[in-house]
Parts: sequence; structure tokens; C-alpha cells
Amino acid sequence: MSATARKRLDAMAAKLKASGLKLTPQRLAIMRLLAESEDHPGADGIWRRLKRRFPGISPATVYRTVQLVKSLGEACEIAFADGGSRYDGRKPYPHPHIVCLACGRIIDPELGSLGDMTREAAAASGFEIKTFRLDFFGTCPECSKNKTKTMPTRRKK
Amino acid sequence: MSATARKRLDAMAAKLKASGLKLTPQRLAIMRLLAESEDHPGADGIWRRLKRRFPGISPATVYRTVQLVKSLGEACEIAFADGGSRYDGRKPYPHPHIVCLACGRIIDPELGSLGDMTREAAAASGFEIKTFRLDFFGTCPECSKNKTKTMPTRRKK
DNA sequence: CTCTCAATTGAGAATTATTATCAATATTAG
DNA sequence: CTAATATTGATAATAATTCTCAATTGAGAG
Ligand SMILES: [Mn+2]
Ligand SMILES: [Mn+2]
Ligand SMILES: [Zn+2]
Ligand SMILES: [Zn+2]
Repeated sequence: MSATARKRLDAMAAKLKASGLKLTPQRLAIMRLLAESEDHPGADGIWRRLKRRFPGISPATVYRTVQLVKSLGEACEIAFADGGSRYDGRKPYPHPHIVCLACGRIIDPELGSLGDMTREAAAASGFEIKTFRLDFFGTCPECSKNKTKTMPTRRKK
Repeated sequence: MSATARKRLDAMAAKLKASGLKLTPQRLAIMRLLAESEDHPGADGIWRRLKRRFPGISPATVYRTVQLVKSLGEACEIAFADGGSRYDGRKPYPHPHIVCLACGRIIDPELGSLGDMTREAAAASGFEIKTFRLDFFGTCPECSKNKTKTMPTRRKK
């Protein structure tokens, strides 16, 4: 486990305790996955990965915990048009994403001009802007090479 | 009906015919709403507005038609995290939005730096970018005013 | 205009990811 | 350890959207 992942996990656990909530083995495992994963896992994927170590774990527990961590401000959700969601526990604040329509991979780009554009939007509209959502969709370098077929962001529906 | 709305409606009807589909009164009414509305209506809102003129119109017909117009490339969908969708038949291509969290209003801002940012994302990631989704969330000027009037200062609880 | 037939509609059933319920169980403080 | 309370897993419920299908309609041909 990397140092940054450890810090993220500690932050999640600290918020839990600060709210008087209990740190169960299931929660610890889910939070650890959220803190470590660089692939923006979905609730269903987390559940499938955790079944190995917790054979009886319920999907409801995963959904509950992921929502809990989000509500504690320690993960952010990327909700897609097909109804599926993916989560990022490494960067719990809003940030842009690039989604591969072929393999479902999601990466975090660095976009220096984002702050300026947010200010431009506020100035042009008069809105007080609280948050945002920015997602690009396309084909990742690997899939461009391989010319694979499209795969949805959600495994099964 | 404005000239631009007429053009949009004509484009929708032309695509329909080009695909060998039929122009029914229900479809015409739904497409007209999509072509005219500046408020980004949702399927349910379209259905409620249309019930006046078509008392027996089915929600399924509205869902079907909105999806059809979208699949013809004549409307774009803004899908939100709560599962709901709003549609824009005036600008059928991807474009940014600003959503008021208080009243639900959605506007189309002009953002000159968007093209540059898309190129920045492509260059930084190596992805071939096909489309995007950009939504800002905040409070519109009217709701900002009303909020300060009715809730001048924070009271103790 | 009439005919013909595929396309479309409306009603109701089905789908399905997520959420709510609740008795049993596990965690934490003391 | 014990008590108090939070959490879990199983299961039922939810609800927006989609599907099914018999009846109806649009639109081109004649
Ligand atoms: Mn991310
Ligand atoms: Mn728009
Ligand atoms: Zn890919
Ligand atoms: Zn508003």
C-alpha cells in the first residue's frame, strides 16, 4: 500500500470516527479499495472483488458504504448516463475525467485551464458556481491501437 | 414560433422522413416542444405539457420519441446523477450547461476556452476525444437574490 | 379516394439497479 | 466483560424507463 493511499485511508477512517460511526472489516476493505484503486471502480466491481475475502458480503453494504464515504467528503462519484456510477477515493474533490468508450478505462487529466473556464462560466452567466462535472469520452491509446469493440461503463444492466 | 425553432423542427422532420419513419401528431408535438423550448425540458415535463392537447398520450410515446430524436442526432440529452434527463432540441450537439441547484433552471453559456481545453485534454492523455460533457452547478442570479431576501442571516438553531 | 401494410400508439407488464426494512450480529467505550 | 447502539445480510420495495402486443394510423400506390 502506497503512502498516499495510506493517507487517504486514514482520512476516511478519521472522518468515520469523528462521526461516531464504527469501523467494521467490510467498511475497512471497501475504503481501502477506494483509497488504492486508480481505475475508478464501480459499486458492482467493488462487490465482486470483495467477495473473495468476504464471501457473504452484501451488495447493499457496498452501496451503503460507498455512499457513506462520499457523504463524508472522502470520495467523489462519477455518474454516467446509463445509470452506472464509478468512484474515486484518491481525489475526493470534483475533477475532470477522460473515459475510454472501448475499454471503460477512466483517467484523471491535469487541465490547467479549468479554473479560468469556471470563472468564465460564472462571469458569462451571473451564476454562483458551486461545483462542476467535466468528462471527456473517446478512445484510449491502447484501444486506438487494438481497434477493439465498444464496451459500456457498466458491466451488466 | 420563431424562425430558428422552425428550422430545427424542419430538420427533425426531414431526418424522420429520410429514415422512412412516420410523422404522427404526437411526434410533431414532441418535436415542436424540443425545437422551441429554451428550458431544457425532461420527458416527464414534456408529457405533462402535452396531455392538454393529447389527453390520452402515453409516457412511453414521449420516452420513445425523445430517444428517437436523439438517435437521429437532432437533440442532445443531459443525464443527471439522480437518473433524470433533460433535453435540448435547439442545440443538438454537445455543449456546456449551467444548472441552478435551487430552481432547476438550465442555461447554455458561451465558453470560448472550451475548444482549447479539449485539445489540452487530448494532448495530456493521448486519447482520441469524441465527445464531452460539461455541467456547472450553482445558484442562478434570481435564486441568489431570493435567498438573501428571505434568509438574510444565519440564525441559531 | 381507397387500399394496403408497415409503422406507431396506448395500456399495462416487465425490468433492474438501487434503496429501505428489520432481526441478528458486531463494535466500541467504560 | 457488559451494555448500548451501530451495522450487516437477506429480503422486499421502489420507481423510472423500457418492453410487449393488439388495435390503430400514416402515407404512398393505384
Ligand atoms: Mn478521478
Ligand atoms: Mn443546452
Ligand atoms: Zn481503452
Ligand atoms: Zn435558480
